[in-house]
Amino acid sequence: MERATRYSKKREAILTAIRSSDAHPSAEWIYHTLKSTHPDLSLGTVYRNLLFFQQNGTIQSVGVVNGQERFDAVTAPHSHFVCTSCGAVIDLHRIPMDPALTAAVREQYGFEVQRHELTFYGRCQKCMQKRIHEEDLLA
Amino acid sequence: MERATRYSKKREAILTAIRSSDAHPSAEWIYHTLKSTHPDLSLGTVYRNLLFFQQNGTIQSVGVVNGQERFDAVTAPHSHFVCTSCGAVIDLHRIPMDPALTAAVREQYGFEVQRHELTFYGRCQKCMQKRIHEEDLLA
DNA sequence: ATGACTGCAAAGACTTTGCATCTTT
DNA sequence: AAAGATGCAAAGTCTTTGCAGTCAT
Repeated sequence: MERATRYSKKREAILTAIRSSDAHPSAEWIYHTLKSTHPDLSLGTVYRNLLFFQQNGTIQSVGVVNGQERFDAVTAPHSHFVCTSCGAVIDLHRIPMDPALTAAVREQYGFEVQRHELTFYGRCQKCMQKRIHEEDLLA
Repeated sequence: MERATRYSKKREAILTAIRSSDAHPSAEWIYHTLKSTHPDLSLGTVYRNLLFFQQNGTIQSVGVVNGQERFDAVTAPHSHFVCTSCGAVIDLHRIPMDPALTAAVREQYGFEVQRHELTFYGRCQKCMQKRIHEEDLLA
Protein backbone atom coordinates (compact mmCIF):
# COMPACT_ATOMS: atom_id res chain seq x y z
CA MET A 1 0.00 0.00 0.00
CA GLU A 2 1.20 3.46 -0.90
CA ARG A 3 1.52 6.16 1.64
CA ALA A 4 -0.71 9.13 0.79
CA THR A 5 0.64 12.66 0.53
CA ARG A 6 -1.13 15.72 1.93
CA TYR A 7 -0.75 19.38 1.34
CA SER A 8 1.24 21.39 3.82
CA LYS A 9 2.00 25.08 3.92
CA LYS A 10 5.54 24.54 5.15
CA ARG A 11 6.35 21.90 2.58
CA GLU A 12 5.28 24.31 -0.13
CA ALA A 13 7.34 27.12 1.42
CA ILE A 14 10.42 24.90 1.61
CA LEU A 15 10.21 23.93 -2.05
CA THR A 16 9.59 27.53 -3.08
CA ALA A 17 12.62 28.64 -1.09
CA ILE A 18 14.84 26.12 -2.86
CA ARG A 19 13.44 27.02 -6.26
CA SER A 20 13.83 30.74 -5.65
CA SER A 21 17.53 30.45 -4.92
CA ASP A 22 20.38 29.56 -7.19
CA ALA A 23 22.78 29.18 -4.27
CA HIS A 24 22.05 25.47 -3.78
CA PRO A 25 20.77 25.86 -0.24
CA SER A 26 21.58 23.79 2.81
CA ALA A 27 19.00 22.75 5.39
CA GLU A 28 20.22 25.46 7.74
CA TRP A 29 19.92 28.12 5.04
CA ILE A 30 16.33 27.13 4.27
CA TYR A 31 15.49 27.11 7.94
CA HIS A 32 16.85 30.60 8.59
CA THR A 33 15.38 31.99 5.39
CA LEU A 34 11.88 30.81 6.24
CA LYS A 35 12.08 31.47 9.96
CA SER A 36 10.87 35.09 9.63
CA THR A 37 7.74 34.20 7.66
CA HIS A 38 7.18 30.89 9.44
CA PRO A 39 8.27 31.48 13.02
CA ASP A 40 7.20 28.05 14.22
CA LEU A 41 9.12 26.16 11.55
CA SER A 42 11.40 23.47 12.91
CA LEU A 43 14.66 22.19 11.52
CA GLY A 44 13.36 18.63 11.68
CA THR A 45 10.61 19.55 9.25
CA VAL A 46 13.13 20.98 6.84
CA TYR A 47 15.14 17.77 6.92
CA ARG A 48 12.06 15.59 6.58
CA ASN A 49 10.88 17.54 3.55
CA LEU A 50 14.29 17.54 1.93
CA LEU A 51 14.19 13.77 2.14
CA PHE A 52 10.64 13.76 0.81
CA PHE A 53 11.56 15.90 -2.21
CA GLN A 54 14.65 13.87 -2.94
CA GLN A 55 12.67 10.64 -2.98
CA ASN A 56 10.18 12.26 -5.34
CA GLY A 57 12.92 13.40 -7.64
CA THR A 58 11.76 16.98 -7.13
CA ILE A 59 15.17 18.04 -5.88
CA GLN A 60 18.63 16.54 -5.94
CA SER A 61 21.61 16.68 -3.66
CA VAL A 62 24.65 18.27 -5.23
CA GLY A 63 26.94 16.94 -2.54
CA VAL A 64 28.30 17.91 0.84
CA VAL A 65 30.25 21.16 1.14
CA ASN A 66 31.96 21.98 4.42
CA GLY A 67 29.93 19.34 6.18
CA GLN A 68 26.55 20.53 4.92
CA GLU A 69 24.51 18.83 2.24
CA ARG A 70 23.45 21.16 -0.57
CA PHE A 71 20.39 20.87 -2.77
CA ASP A 72 19.27 21.83 -6.24
CA ALA A 73 15.74 22.12 -7.56
CA VAL A 74 17.00 22.03 -11.13
CA THR A 75 17.18 18.36 -11.95
CA ALA A 76 18.10 18.84 -15.61
CA PRO A 77 21.79 17.94 -16.07
CA HIS A 78 24.23 20.81 -15.61
CA SER A 79 27.67 21.09 -14.08
CA HIS A 80 28.72 22.88 -10.91
CA PHE A 81 31.58 24.87 -9.50
CA VAL A 82 32.41 24.64 -5.81
CA CYS A 83 34.54 27.36 -4.24
CA THR A 84 36.84 25.65 -1.76
CA SER A 85 37.36 28.96 -0.03
CA CYS A 86 33.85 30.20 0.74
CA GLY A 87 31.79 27.11 -0.06
CA ALA A 88 29.72 28.74 -2.82
CA VAL A 89 28.11 26.31 -5.27
CA ILE A 90 27.57 27.87 -8.69
CA ASP A 91 25.78 26.53 -11.76
CA LEU A 92 27.88 26.29 -14.90
CA HIS A 93 25.26 26.39 -17.62
CA ARG A 94 27.88 27.06 -20.26
CA ILE A 95 29.81 23.85 -19.56
CA PRO A 96 27.79 21.10 -21.21
CA MET A 97 27.44 17.60 -19.83
CA ASP A 98 27.68 14.68 -22.19
CA PRO A 99 24.54 12.51 -21.87
CA ALA A 100 26.29 9.74 -23.79
CA LEU A 101 28.61 9.15 -20.85
CA THR A 102 25.86 7.54 -18.84
CA ALA A 103 25.34 4.97 -21.57
CA ALA A 104 29.09 4.48 -21.92
CA VAL A 105 29.43 3.52 -18.26
CA ARG A 106 26.43 1.24 -18.54
CA GLU A 107 27.89 -0.55 -21.55
CA GLN A 108 31.50 -0.73 -20.47
CA TYR A 109 30.94 -1.64 -16.84
CA GLY A 110 27.47 -3.14 -16.74
CA PHE A 111 26.28 -0.84 -13.99
CA GLU A 112 22.80 0.58 -13.81
CA VAL A 113 23.53 4.31 -14.16
CA GLN A 114 20.98 6.89 -13.11
CA ARG A 115 22.86 10.14 -13.48
CA HIS A 116 26.24 11.76 -13.32
CA GLU A 117 27.77 14.91 -11.90
CA LEU A 118 30.50 17.10 -13.29
CA THR A 119 31.93 19.29 -10.56
CA PHE A 120 34.80 21.76 -10.64
CA TYR A 121 36.71 22.88 -7.57
CA GLY A 122 38.66 26.07 -7.11
CA ARG A 123 38.31 29.67 -6.04
CA CYS A 124 35.47 31.95 -7.10
CA GLN A 125 36.06 35.51 -8.28
CA LYS A 126 35.06 37.02 -4.96
CA CYS A 127 37.58 34.88 -3.09
CA MET A 128 40.28 35.47 -5.70
CA GLN A 129 40.01 39.22 -5.12
CA LYS A 130 39.87 38.76 -1.37
CA ARG A 131 43.14 36.86 -1.48
CA ILE A 132 44.86 39.48 -3.61
CA HIS A 133 43.75 42.09 -1.13
CA GLU A 134 45.10 40.05 1.77
CA GLU A 135 48.42 39.68 -0.01
CA ASP A 136 48.57 43.44 -0.44
CA LEU A 137 48.18 43.84 3.28
CA LEU A 138 51.05 41.47 3.95
CA ALA A 139 53.39 43.11 1.42
CA MET B 1 57.91 29.71 9.51
CA GLU B 2 57.14 26.23 8.25
CA ARG B 3 56.09 23.48 10.57
CA ALA B 4 58.52 20.56 10.43
CA THR B 5 57.34 17.05 9.63
CA ARG B 6 58.56 13.96 11.44
CA TYR B 7 58.38 10.30 10.69
CA SER B 8 55.65 8.29 12.35
CA LYS B 9 54.90 4.60 12.13
CA LYS B 10 51.16 5.14 12.24
CA ARG B 11 51.19 7.84 9.60
CA GLU B 12 53.03 5.49 7.30
CA ALA B 13 50.61 2.67 8.05
CA ILE B 14 47.64 4.90 7.33
CA LEU B 15 48.97 5.95 3.94
CA THR B 16 49.88 2.37 3.07
CA ALA B 17 46.39 1.25 3.97
CA ILE B 18 44.83 3.82 1.66
CA ARG B 19 47.23 3.00 -1.15
CA SER B 20 46.67 -0.75 -0.79
CA SER B 21 42.95 -0.44 -1.24
CA ASP B 22 40.93 0.53 -4.29
CA ALA B 23 37.75 0.86 -2.26
CA HIS B 24 38.29 4.55 -1.46
CA PRO B 25 38.38 4.05 2.29
CA SER B 26 36.66 6.06 4.97
CA ALA B 27 38.30 7.02 8.27
CA GLU B 28 36.42 4.27 10.04
CA TRP B 29 37.53 1.66 7.51
CA ILE B 30 41.18 2.65 7.92
CA TYR B 31 40.83 2.58 11.68
CA HIS B 32 39.33 -0.90 11.76
CA THR B 33 41.73 -2.24 9.17
CA LEU B 34 44.79 -1.10 11.10
CA LYS B 35 43.42 -1.87 14.55
CA SER B 36 44.66 -5.47 14.52
CA THR B 37 48.26 -4.58 13.67
CA HIS B 38 48.25 -1.30 15.62
CA PRO B 39 46.09 -1.97 18.67
CA ASP B 40 46.74 1.43 20.22
CA LEU B 41 45.73 3.38 17.12
CA SER B 42 43.16 6.05 17.78
CA LEU B 43 40.51 7.40 15.46
CA GLY B 44 41.68 10.94 16.12
CA THR B 45 45.07 10.06 14.65
CA VAL B 46 43.42 8.71 11.53
CA TYR B 47 41.48 11.94 11.06
CA ARG B 48 44.53 14.09 11.76
CA ASN B 49 46.59 12.22 9.20
CA LEU B 50 43.85 12.27 6.60
CA LEU B 51 43.89 16.04 6.92
CA PHE B 52 47.68 16.06 6.76
CA PHE B 53 47.76 14.01 3.56
CA GLN B 54 45.04 16.08 1.96
CA GLN B 55 46.93 19.28 2.63
CA ASN B 56 50.04 17.70 1.12
CA GLY B 57 48.15 16.64 -1.95
CA THR B 58 49.09 13.04 -1.19
CA ILE B 59 45.47 11.98 -1.11
CA GLN B 60 42.18 13.50 -2.19
CA SER B 61 38.65 13.34 -0.97
CA VAL B 62 36.26 11.79 -3.46
CA GLY B 63 33.23 13.07 -1.61
CA VAL B 64 30.90 12.03 1.15
CA VAL B 65 28.95 8.78 0.73
CA ASN B 66 26.30 7.90 3.29
CA GLY B 67 27.65 10.48 5.67
CA GLN B 68 31.26 9.30 5.52
CA GLU B 69 34.04 11.06 3.65
CA ARG B 70 35.93 8.79 1.25
CA PHE B 71 39.53 9.11 0.14
CA ASP B 72 41.66 8.23 -2.82
CA ALA B 73 45.45 7.96 -2.99
CA VAL B 74 45.37 8.15 -6.78
CA THR B 75 45.45 11.86 -7.50
CA ALA B 76 45.74 11.49 -11.27
CA PRO B 77 42.38 12.43 -12.83
CA HIS B 78 39.93 9.57 -13.26
CA SER B 79 36.19 9.28 -12.89
CA HIS B 80 34.19 7.39 -10.27
CA PHE B 81 31.05 5.39 -9.89
CA VAL B 82 29.10 5.51 -6.64
CA CYS B 83 26.60 2.76 -5.90
CA THR B 84 23.64 4.43 -4.23
CA SER B 85 22.58 1.07 -2.85
CA CYS B 86 25.69 -0.22 -1.05
CA GLY B 87 27.89 2.88 -1.05
CA ALA B 88 30.73 1.33 -3.06
CA VAL B 89 33.01 3.81 -4.82
CA ILE B 90 34.59 2.35 -7.93
CA ASP B 91 37.27 3.76 -10.25
CA LEU B 92 36.26 4.11 -13.88
CA HIS B 93 39.61 4.08 -15.64
CA ARG B 94 37.98 3.52 -19.00
CA ILE B 95 35.90 6.70 -18.83
CA PRO B 96 38.32 9.50 -19.68
CA MET B 97 38.18 12.95 -18.16
CA ASP B 98 38.70 15.93 -20.39
CA PRO B 99 41.55 18.09 -19.03
CA ALA B 100 40.49 20.93 -21.34
CA LEU B 101 37.37 21.42 -19.25
CA THR B 102 39.33 22.96 -16.42
CA ALA B 103 40.69 25.62 -18.78
CA ALA B 104 37.23 26.13 -20.27
CA VAL B 105 35.74 26.99 -16.89
CA ARG B 106 38.66 29.26 -16.13
CA GLU B 107 38.22 31.15 -19.39
CA GLN B 108 34.47 31.32 -19.49
CA TYR B 109 33.84 32.10 -15.85
CA GLY B 110 37.08 33.61 -14.61
CA PHE B 111 37.37 31.19 -11.71
CA GLU B 112 40.62 29.73 -10.48
CA VAL B 113 40.06 26.04 -11.15
CA GLN B 114 42.16 23.40 -9.44
CA ARG B 115 40.51 20.18 -10.49
CA HIS B 116 37.25 18.59 -11.44
CA GLU B 117 35.39 15.41 -10.66
CA LEU B 118 33.24 13.25 -12.90
CA THR B 119 31.03 11.00 -10.83
CA PHE B 120 28.35 8.55 -11.89
CA TYR B 121 25.57 7.34 -9.61
CA GLY B 122 23.60 4.15 -9.89
CA ARG B 123 23.60 0.53 -8.86
CA CYS B 124 26.63 -1.73 -9.04
CA GLN B 125 26.47 -5.25 -10.43
CA LYS B 126 26.36 -6.88 -7.04
CA CYS B 127 23.38 -4.77 -5.99
CA MET B 128 21.65 -5.27 -9.33
CA GLN B 129 21.74 -9.04 -8.82
CA LYS B 130 20.67 -8.71 -5.23
CA ARG B 131 17.59 -6.78 -6.31
CA ILE B 132 16.68 -9.33 -8.95
CA HIS B 133 16.95 -12.01 -6.34
CA GLU B 134 14.71 -10.07 -3.97
CA GLU B 135 12.13 -9.63 -6.70
CA ASP B 136 12.16 -13.36 -7.31
CA LEU B 137 11.34 -13.91 -3.67
CA LEU B 138 8.39 -11.54 -3.87
CA ALA B 139 7.00 -13.09 -7.05
C1' DA C 1 65.90 18.87 24.86
C1' DT C 2 62.63 20.48 21.48
C1' DG C 3 58.56 20.18 19.34
C1' DA C 4 55.90 16.97 16.46
C1' DC C 5 52.78 13.09 17.01
C1' DT C 6 49.54 10.38 19.57
C1' DG C 7 45.70 8.42 22.83
C1' DC C 8 41.93 9.50 25.12
C1' DA C 9 37.83 11.57 25.88
C1' DA C 10 35.07 15.56 25.56
C1' DA C 11 33.07 18.69 22.57
C1' DG C 12 31.21 20.15 18.12
C1' DA C 13 28.49 20.00 13.91
C1' DC C 14 25.06 18.06 11.22
C1' DT C 15 21.20 14.97 10.76
C1' DT C 16 17.72 11.67 12.29
C1' DT C 17 13.97 10.18 15.15
C1' DG C 18 10.22 9.33 18.90
C1' DC C 19 6.19 11.12 20.56
C1' DA C 20 2.48 14.16 21.47
C1' DT C 21 -0.06 17.57 18.93
C1' DC C 22 -1.95 19.79 14.99
C1' DT C 23 -3.77 19.62 10.02
C1' DT C 24 -5.51 17.89 5.93
C1' DT C 25 -8.75 15.01 3.73
C1' DA D 1 -12.33 10.24 12.39
C1' DA D 2 -8.13 8.61 10.12
C1' DA D 3 -3.67 9.29 8.91
C1' DG D 4 -0.15 12.44 7.35
C1' DA D 5 2.75 16.49 8.87
C1' DT D 6 4.91 19.13 12.46
C1' DG D 7 7.43 20.94 16.88
C1' DC D 8 10.31 19.88 20.20
C1' DA D 9 13.99 17.79 22.16
C1' DA D 10 16.72 13.77 22.65
C1' DA D 11 19.64 10.70 20.39
C1' DG D 12 22.72 9.31 16.70
C1' DT D 13 26.70 9.66 13.60
C1' DC D 14 30.76 11.55 11.98
C1' DT D 15 34.55 14.69 12.84
C1' DT D 16 37.38 17.93 15.47
C1' DT D 17 40.01 19.37 19.39
C1' DG D 18 42.36 20.10 24.16
C1' DC D 19 45.65 18.18 26.97
C1' DA D 20 49.00 15.28 28.88
C1' DG D 21 52.17 11.86 27.63
C1' DT D 22 55.27 9.71 23.95
C1' DC D 23 58.51 9.62 20.26
C1' DA D 24 61.58 11.33 16.45
C1' DT D 25 65.29 14.39 15.54
